[in-house]
Amino acid sequence: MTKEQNDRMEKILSLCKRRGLIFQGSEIYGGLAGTWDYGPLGAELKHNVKNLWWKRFVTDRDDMYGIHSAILMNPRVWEASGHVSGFSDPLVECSKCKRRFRADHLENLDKCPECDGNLSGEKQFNMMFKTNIGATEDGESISYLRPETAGGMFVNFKNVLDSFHPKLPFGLAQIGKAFRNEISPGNFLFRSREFEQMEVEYFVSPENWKHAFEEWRGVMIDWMKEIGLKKEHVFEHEIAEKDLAFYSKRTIDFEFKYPFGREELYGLAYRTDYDLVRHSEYSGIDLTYFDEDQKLHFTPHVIEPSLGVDRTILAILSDAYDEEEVEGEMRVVLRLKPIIAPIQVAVLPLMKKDGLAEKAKEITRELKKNLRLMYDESGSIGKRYRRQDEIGTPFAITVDYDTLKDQTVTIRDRDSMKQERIAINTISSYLSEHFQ
RNA sequence: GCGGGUAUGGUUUAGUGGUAGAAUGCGACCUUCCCAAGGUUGAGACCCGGGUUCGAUUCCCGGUACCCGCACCA
Repeated sequence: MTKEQNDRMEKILSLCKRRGLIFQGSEIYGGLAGTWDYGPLGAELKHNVKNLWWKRFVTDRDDMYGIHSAILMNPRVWEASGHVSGFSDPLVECSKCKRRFRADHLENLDKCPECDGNLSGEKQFNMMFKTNIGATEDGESISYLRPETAGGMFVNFKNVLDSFHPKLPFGLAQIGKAFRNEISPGNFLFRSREFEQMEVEYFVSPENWKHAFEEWRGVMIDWMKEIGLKKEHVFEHEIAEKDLAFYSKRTIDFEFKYPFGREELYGLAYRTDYDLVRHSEYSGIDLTYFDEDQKLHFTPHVIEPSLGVDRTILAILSDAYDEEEVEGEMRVVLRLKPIIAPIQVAVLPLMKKDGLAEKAKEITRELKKNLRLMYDESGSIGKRYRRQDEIGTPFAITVDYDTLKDQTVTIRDRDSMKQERIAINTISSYLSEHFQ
């Protein structure tokens, strides 16, 4: 990472802390690596992102079913999914140069491939967090914090089939926390031990997987555009056949140019019928679908668009963060799309006297019913504009002396800093028009 | 996990074996008719635990967190 990239990351981090978006987890106790807490504005931003996703991926469609499954699941779920055996890596360490290697990637387990030093015995690293169900710590009670949300959807496939009788193709979706015991978390929100996912498992007839794959690919591209990610920072990385996970026939990684480099943001995978077949085997329950037209039972195949919430937030912040020089001063602006901005509009009295504050509060009360709004009267008007710029508020309404005379206000655009004068009773329609 | 580095108000930092300044931000008051103006004033910090010492924010050891490299990321 270059110094410049590192600086940019640190600036975003310090802005997040300064303005109450995101804090280090457990900070007053010295922190806990790989955990982050969202402050008031960050929580708002995150909610907006999740709500928008839910709308676009679930409620706007007529083939999607949203669920919310438990984080703790029967450990057999993870045996079936392959996580208990496959989610751990056997590692060996060189006693001389201290490098680590995956044991299953080496041909000779006696000598270090780098320096010819001796290698330690294999150690298993399972990335799943273990926990105990019940008060006693015997082997029977072990469970895991889910390492991904997908399992909850496969496990409920039959429930949704039986209660809603959907026709193929249809999908299940959920947003929820997942946990991975990462060896080295880092790069702010990019790799953390506790994170949130937005996932879809879309079930199709085997012959239709290509069509569904392309459709979801388009949905994901539209999504990235809608939340304001720069097109030139998004890359589609087609995973080569030899690198595909054993269950997948095709996978695209959507990569993003973060300040620290180009890394994965989202994934889109064709998982064949692997999951349903495995869960059927392990549970002994029939997880096939009956096609009325063909009078035929078969196991649907799955297209899985998988999106990380926290990586989304990181991508949004890194594309939104901007600095520009205005009259010799540095202006920091978070160019968030209005649809996800924590605060949509600020209401500011030009002065804190002559009844301007009272008038501004009156407008605040009215608008706050339908908008994410912040009222601010402290310091100079210029300072308040800059404060709103830093938290990405797209519009600022200023109540001045003309307001008292003719019931108009000025409305300032965050990005252009231009102002228009409009009537108070047209504020709502003005905003909704400009939120698109 | 390994190696190296860093840790001082909210943020960015100066500095010291006798417990600390600054800038900026924040609060209050005054002033101000639109982009971090000015004045007065106030609150606010040495990451945690041991050790050495009369005395440790400073030196030593351990821990934690973050940063940089390596490795890892089904």
